Amino acid sequence: MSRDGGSGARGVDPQQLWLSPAHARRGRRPTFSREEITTAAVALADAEGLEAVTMRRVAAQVGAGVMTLYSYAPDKETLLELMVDQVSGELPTADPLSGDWRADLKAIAHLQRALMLRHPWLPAALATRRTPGPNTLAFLEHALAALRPTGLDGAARLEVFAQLTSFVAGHVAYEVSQAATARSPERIAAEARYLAAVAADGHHPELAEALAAAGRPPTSEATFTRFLNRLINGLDTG
Amino acid sequence: MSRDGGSGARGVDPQQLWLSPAHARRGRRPTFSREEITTAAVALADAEGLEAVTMRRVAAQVGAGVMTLYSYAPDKETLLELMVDQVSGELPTADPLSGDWRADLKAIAHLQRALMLRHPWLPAALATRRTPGPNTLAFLEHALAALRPTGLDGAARLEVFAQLTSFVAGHVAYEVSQAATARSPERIAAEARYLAAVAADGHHPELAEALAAAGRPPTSEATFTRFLNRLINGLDTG
DNA sequence: CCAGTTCTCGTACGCTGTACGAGAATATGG
DNA sequence: CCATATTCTCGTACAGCGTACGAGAACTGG
Repeated sequence: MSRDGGSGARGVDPQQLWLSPAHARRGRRPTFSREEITTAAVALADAEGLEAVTMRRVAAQVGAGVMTLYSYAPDKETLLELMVDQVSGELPTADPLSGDWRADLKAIAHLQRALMLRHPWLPAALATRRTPGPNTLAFLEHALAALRPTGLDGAARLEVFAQLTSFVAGHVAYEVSQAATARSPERIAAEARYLAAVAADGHHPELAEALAAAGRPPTSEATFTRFLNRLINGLDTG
Repeated sequence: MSRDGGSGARGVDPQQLWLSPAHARRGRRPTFSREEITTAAVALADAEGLEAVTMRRVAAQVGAGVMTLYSYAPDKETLLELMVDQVSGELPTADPLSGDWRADLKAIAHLQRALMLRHPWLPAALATRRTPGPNTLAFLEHALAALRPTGLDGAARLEVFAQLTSFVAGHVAYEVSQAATARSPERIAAEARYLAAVAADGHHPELAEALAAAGRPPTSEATFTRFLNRLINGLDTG
């Protein structure tokens, strides 16, 4: 039996991911590291999107054989978990709290948005539920502390934070997809033609008006702030 | 040259998807229909999740050869578009509007949530940007009309609706993943053990409190309503 | 030096989406 | 009624995916 509670010495138990970072003292020394592999995967996702993150390409990036990756993460799903937690480490967790929980919460949301814009694959990666890693938990801790003055109990604060994160992810995903669509002019032209045709059929007056009004200013920081303020101002401690 | 503006007679131009539903007058009569195929794909996704929707399984479901599907949708991405629009057809678009736009908007959000709970793959399918089909547009038209009393211009109303949809999708995705996790008790136990260990290290007092408070009441309709009310009450016409 | 342990990674398998092209079915012009 | 053009059907094939398996390389403690 090996040190980690799993059934064999091969690789890492996914259930114990965050509790077994060190390497064994006996046997061959590891050539790579979990962080090195994760960094390569993140670089790939940043540059070419999540779908470019394949085991083969990540392995090539770090100069390892494909199957070697499985010594550091038990499967690709787990590699994604590692990626999410690694970039979450970019979030500051020691920002002083002002005591004005609305202001603090807005600052937190802006940090999240900035992170997601830096790593546009993040909203998609967050969409499927994952066990939070240490960096994610550190930021969660910070957010829960910021929410303390609301007087909400722990579970409710957790809920509010989850909702806020989901809101930010949704917004950024929209922003990013808008920007991505804008990059292929033929597609967007075809879609505009189609929507114009629908609007012209007379059965969609509201849509027609919405399209006419659109000078298409891309969803920006200002829009985000506006929505965020609405959401947070709507929260109350009741 | 064929009737649709594409380069060959094979299949359907993805750019013209929603504008070319009828079948050709000449040549062999189609054995299947776009709707039949879409229905099979939706049934598969409802029963076994989005990842069960493979071209081979959909084809088997309708009794067609795999490649036959490509006569009805140019690629799998488009099939997903068709699925999204088909289930969007379940949304009522003729509900009378009360004139109280907040109440109407809440009703709309509840309809969306109910749809997404019926088709739990929908939030994930909506995550990547798609051209809205006729059913989606009909519901959009309804929502824009509901927002008219706000006095916001067309573009702003579009924005609000997109935000609301994203919010609902995020919430339902969370609800569904909670329920799914609860179905594999070993996983959830391991995660609880891990989180308890983190909470016990003394560096995460807020997390510890949040976990202690959690009698784990699953995210329910009541929670959704609470968040929705906060969001919508926070909106104003300024 | 040997035995035990751990890490590395070539090969292989089953799965995916889909390009290609042969053949079946139908509509039209003679 | 036949010839031809057109359209639809789908078997075969291919590249790429995640990853199970097991042989061999590298290291430690005795």
